[in-house]
Amino acid sequence: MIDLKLLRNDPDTVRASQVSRGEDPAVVDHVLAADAEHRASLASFEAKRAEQKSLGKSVAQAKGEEKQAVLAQAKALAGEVKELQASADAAAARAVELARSLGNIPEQGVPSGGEENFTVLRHEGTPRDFAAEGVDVQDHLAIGEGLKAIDMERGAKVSGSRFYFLSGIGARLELAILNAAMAAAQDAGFSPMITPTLVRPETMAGTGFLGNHADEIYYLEKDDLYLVGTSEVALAGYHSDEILDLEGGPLRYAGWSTCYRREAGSTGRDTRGIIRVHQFQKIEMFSYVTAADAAAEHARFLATEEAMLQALELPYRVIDTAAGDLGQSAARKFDCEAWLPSQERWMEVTSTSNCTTYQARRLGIRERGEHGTEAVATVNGTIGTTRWIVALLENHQQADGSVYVPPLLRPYLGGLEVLEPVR
RNA sequence: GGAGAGUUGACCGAGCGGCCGAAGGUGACAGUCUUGAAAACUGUUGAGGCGUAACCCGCCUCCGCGGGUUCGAAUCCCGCACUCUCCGCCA
Repeated sequence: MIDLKLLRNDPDTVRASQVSRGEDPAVVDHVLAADAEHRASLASFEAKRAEQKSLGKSVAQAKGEEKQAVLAQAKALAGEVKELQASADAAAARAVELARSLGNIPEQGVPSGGEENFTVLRHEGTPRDFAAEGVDVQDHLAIGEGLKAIDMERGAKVSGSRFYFLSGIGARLELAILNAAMAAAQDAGFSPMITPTLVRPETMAGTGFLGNHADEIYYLEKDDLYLVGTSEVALAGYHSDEILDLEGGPLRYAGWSTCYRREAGSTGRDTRGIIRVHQFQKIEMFSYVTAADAAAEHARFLATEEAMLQALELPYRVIDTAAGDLGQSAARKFDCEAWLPSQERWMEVTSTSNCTTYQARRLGIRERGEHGTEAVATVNGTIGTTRWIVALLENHQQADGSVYVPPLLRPYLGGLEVLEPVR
């Protein structure tokens, strides 16, 4: 949630934010009106309530007839107070609901517009010239099937479309990626966490995923639990309603979890292979950081992700996501996109968001500051996921269907330097 | 699945329907003492909100969460969540 004080003092900034996100700036005025209404009704409730309390105290002292009179008066007051409270509560609920619909305010420099309006910050590495090498490019599924690493057919048989089995070297490769990512995160100061993948409604709502993303989320009605689409959910909930001590620097966690996504709006998109699936694994970095240091922490996340992609010898570009594609909580988002030779396009492999205080305010995560408690900032980012198998197989494929293993992963694959096809 | 006990501030822990935002203790912080430290002593020390843009100050809310009873609820009643113990079941 956005800071209501900021909204009152500087509504123009919030209006501009709405415009850059491609959303309605008039919502700002609706929020302001609802907020004013709330405060007015709150004031009249509080005044009446104070009156009731002081009268209530005199009941105990009063005697005889006088007591009867006071009691009657108090009874009448109680009814009024109850009504005023109800309308104040209702006004508060309206104001909060409206305020919550406002997305975070994009950082300076974020391009405005929608999904296609991103800025490319830089390219790292060079895509191979497969033609020159005499390699007939195969897509990750063809390579994966050659290695007997990926089995989509049986995945569909057992669980339906967008499910798969990773078998043999495929399973080992995923574990290698995740373990290497976990180790890299740990080296960067992140504390390893294996998180719950089912969370309660409060947790899911608190992280802001029940807004725009609601359709993306699996829900278990019988148990009133949600399946997480990323361990960010659990890691953000981890310190909810707490006052943190960030004197010693940010609290950094690396969460390992399976992630579940319904992919409701993406029928027909990335249908082949494991690029877009209902279930995958991911190592997610997550930091709780003093608001003033959030941008620096965000840069650190990006650097850590890039170091990982470089160690895996993957050519990639970094994009600065446009305001309309940030999602509710982020103020800035950098994606790293690896080259996908079979489709000659870029494919998202990491995404790091600076949510500033937006997520933490909603979750009640604070620290002690100069003027009492202040909301902390949260930053999240990918450091390894199942999808990386796609990038690795395609970029490191050889003419004979084997796949080169970058040195970083070898210790996690028993020293293997090349993945050989299975005949 | 059955039976029972519990949830109070950073932590432990007391709490009669009104004088309870809450005793006492621990911790933390500040001061006195000390060459310095420890000990001792003294004081301070919850969160959210409104009035105000900020201070002072005033007021309101918060004793797991949500309802109810009552003039008045941490205290009584109901529902829910969570924790613990015992029994059963499964491994």
